[in-house]
Amino acid sequence: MNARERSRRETRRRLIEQGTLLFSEQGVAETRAIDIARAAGVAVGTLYLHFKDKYDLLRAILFEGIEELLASLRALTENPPPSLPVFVRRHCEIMVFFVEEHPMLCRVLFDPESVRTNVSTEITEYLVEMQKKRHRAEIKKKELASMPDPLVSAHAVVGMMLHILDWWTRHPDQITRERLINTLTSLRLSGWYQNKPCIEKDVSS
Amino acid sequence: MNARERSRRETRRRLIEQGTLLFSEQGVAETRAIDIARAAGVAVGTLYLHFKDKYDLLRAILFEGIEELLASLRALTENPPPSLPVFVRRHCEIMVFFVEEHPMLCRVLFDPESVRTNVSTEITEYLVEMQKKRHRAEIKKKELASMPDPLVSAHAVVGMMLHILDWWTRHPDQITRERLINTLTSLRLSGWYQNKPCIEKDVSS
Amino acid sequence: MNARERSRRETRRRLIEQGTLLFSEQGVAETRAIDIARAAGVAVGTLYLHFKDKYDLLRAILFEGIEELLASLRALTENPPPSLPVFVRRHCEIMVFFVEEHPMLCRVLFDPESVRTNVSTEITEYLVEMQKKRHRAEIKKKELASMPDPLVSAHAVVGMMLHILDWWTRHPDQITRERLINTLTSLRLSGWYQNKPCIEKDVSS
Amino acid sequence: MNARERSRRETRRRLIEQGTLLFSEQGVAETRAIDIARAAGVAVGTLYLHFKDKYDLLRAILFEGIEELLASLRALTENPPPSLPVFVRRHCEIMVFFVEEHPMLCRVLFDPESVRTNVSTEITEYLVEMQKKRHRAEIKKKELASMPDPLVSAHAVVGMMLHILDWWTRHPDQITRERLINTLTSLRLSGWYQNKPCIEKDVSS
DNA sequence: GATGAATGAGGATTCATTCAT
DNA sequence: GATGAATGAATCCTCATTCAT
Repeated sequence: MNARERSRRETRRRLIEQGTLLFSEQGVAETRAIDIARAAGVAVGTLYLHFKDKYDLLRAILFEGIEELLASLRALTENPPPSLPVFVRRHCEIMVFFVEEHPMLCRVLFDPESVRTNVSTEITEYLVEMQKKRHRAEIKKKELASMPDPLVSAHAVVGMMLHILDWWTRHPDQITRERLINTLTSLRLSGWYQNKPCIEKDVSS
Repeated sequence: MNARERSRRETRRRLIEQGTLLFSEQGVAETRAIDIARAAGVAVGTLYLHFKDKYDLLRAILFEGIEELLASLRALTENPPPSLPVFVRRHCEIMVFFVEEHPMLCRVLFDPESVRTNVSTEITEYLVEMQKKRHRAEIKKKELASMPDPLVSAHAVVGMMLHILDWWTRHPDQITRERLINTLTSLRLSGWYQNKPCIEKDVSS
Repeated sequence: MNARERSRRETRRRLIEQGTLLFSEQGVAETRAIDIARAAGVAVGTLYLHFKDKYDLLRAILFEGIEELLASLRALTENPPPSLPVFVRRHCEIMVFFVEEHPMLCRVLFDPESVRTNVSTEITEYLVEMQKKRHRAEIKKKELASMPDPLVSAHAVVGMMLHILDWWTRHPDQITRERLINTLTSLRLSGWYQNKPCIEKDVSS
Repeated sequence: MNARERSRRETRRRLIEQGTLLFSEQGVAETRAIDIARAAGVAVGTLYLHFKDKYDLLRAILFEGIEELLASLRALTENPPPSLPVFVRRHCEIMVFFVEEHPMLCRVLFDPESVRTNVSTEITEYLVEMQKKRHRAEIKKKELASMPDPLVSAHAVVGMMLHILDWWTRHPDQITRERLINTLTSLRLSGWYQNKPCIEKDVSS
């Protein structure tokens, strides 16, 4: 019984693992269900035993993979650092570290097919929602200027972060992790045109 | 001869027009070549007399459609307003106005298939390139802090702008055009956390 | 041991019961082996311990279910009523009563899959055979005109009866049981065009 | 233009022709779309250019094939012979002749798949409807006893006729065409148990 | 005896593109 | 130049049946 259940979970794990690999390597649309099954060492039918269809597997890969990131972000939100700059820098760090550790997952998340099937949109919306709540709290605490719109600025952060991270997974050599974190933190804290020393530099020391 | 040439151009125009309409309504991947031809009032074969294939039509739609935007942006760059805040605001305005006037084109630009086939990536890269040059010039003129990386910050602007604009074409009722421009200008000038009055507010007066 | 045997029979009974239910509700071809097993509260493998395959279950359902009908018909043949009209009416009654009491079984019997796999054909042939023997006996006894062909007229009775009964299980509200029996008896005794009072009416009194 | 249209029709004709052949030979469910196309000398895609799917082809085969039969039956109804027995005999003749001339079509009509997809049911219903109207007219003219139910007796005729004809296409050697027509006419006119000379015998002379 | 995870053959259908007319 | 019928490769998913536990 227990052995059977263990074997079942192991099969599922291998499908997720190989699905992530193939999806990230060749793109979701270009990956055949049968190839994933073969790579996982099972028959096609088995894939459909564990997942409704190819897109159900895609969802599982993304939602289960992203869970760790969301947990870190939630932890940050629940135990926020004393100062705002430190918070923003931590937020950037978490995302950059995650991307660095899960490059394949990110390739899948940014895959056009994830977008087309609204899987990544759901995740984006969730991040936007987290950010929006945070912004609202910050406005209350007068940490954040009463921006024209918390919703828009939340979308702006998420859009900027995701776009940059997507680009970085594709061109990891263009910038080091540290400089990337510094740049992102700086942009979020003071925008593109502040002529003063970047706040986060002091912070990281 | 001349009449024939005119008729030919007219056919091409209708293919572009109906292609934009259908691509934006049902998505690029979901639109059949035969449907575009039918909507344009010609036979499928005719589509292939004007365009190498379906993606050639997609490219034509996007590059010809985006030309106007690029022209406006180039004009702005070549005759920059005296002050930086005004420049940034104009830049945001141009993009928001363009999106407002060409919602269908934007839907096509952000379509997963445009992304997948790298058509929109080319356009994005072009925008990034423009932005990067601008940033470098600004750094020289000391208007811009020597950011950790002009390339990254260029990607960040473009990513933020495109993401927001994509979202706005889908949810035009969530925010007015004016508030959107204000928000974007403010974010670019002073980031998400400046506790002082938004710079562009003085400017717009 | 005895308990085990009892449990085994009980499992078999439930498979037949749920098979009949599901086959009649959704059609034989559309019913999955695993659904029948689940409905019967056992695993798929268990179904295959009791029946060679899905069609073996179908056969069991039909032959065991129809046994009662055949027994009644045999009893009628072995102890025939004195007069022919009474015999025909009894014959119709038996079939109509049976259909009324086993509507699900009839739905399964008339299912295209039962026809395709010749299961219902076997039953039809058996009924035809019974009828043919009866006709031959009747011809000998001069009760039946030396029809052009006893085989054909046997097929004709069976075809007519089955078709009508199939229709009736689907449209039970179109006619009452009594009227149906009268109509069938009348048709068999005097055909479609006899202008005299229906024979069986006197009989049923 | 005209040549193209002619070629298109010819292709369609060949698909219908070969579809009828293969459906009747191996059964509808067992016949692959690609086999029909190949037999018709075209690619699979072409089949789907002419018919929505395999069952659309099946419908076309049956409805177009049966049209001739329906036309004959309508002609009979519109110009009914003077006497009822002659009418019934003509009716039987038409159906028997049709079956004899189109055995493949009949095999397809009685195919379980035609039944399952309700194609043959629609045709049966149409025949029942014709018969019901006729019965009602006959009742008015006092030719037909006020049967318990014209609907049931209509279903009974159609069920009997179709069953017999189905059987005959499978066992054409069991009875000659003439005897079959005689038997059917006799059954319809006087039922299974009339001890007098068959009416239709006089008529056919 | 019972279980249920795994198997894998099998076929319908789509649609971008071509090319004879 | 325009037409549109024909092409056919390509892939998803189902489900009856098995057999190791």
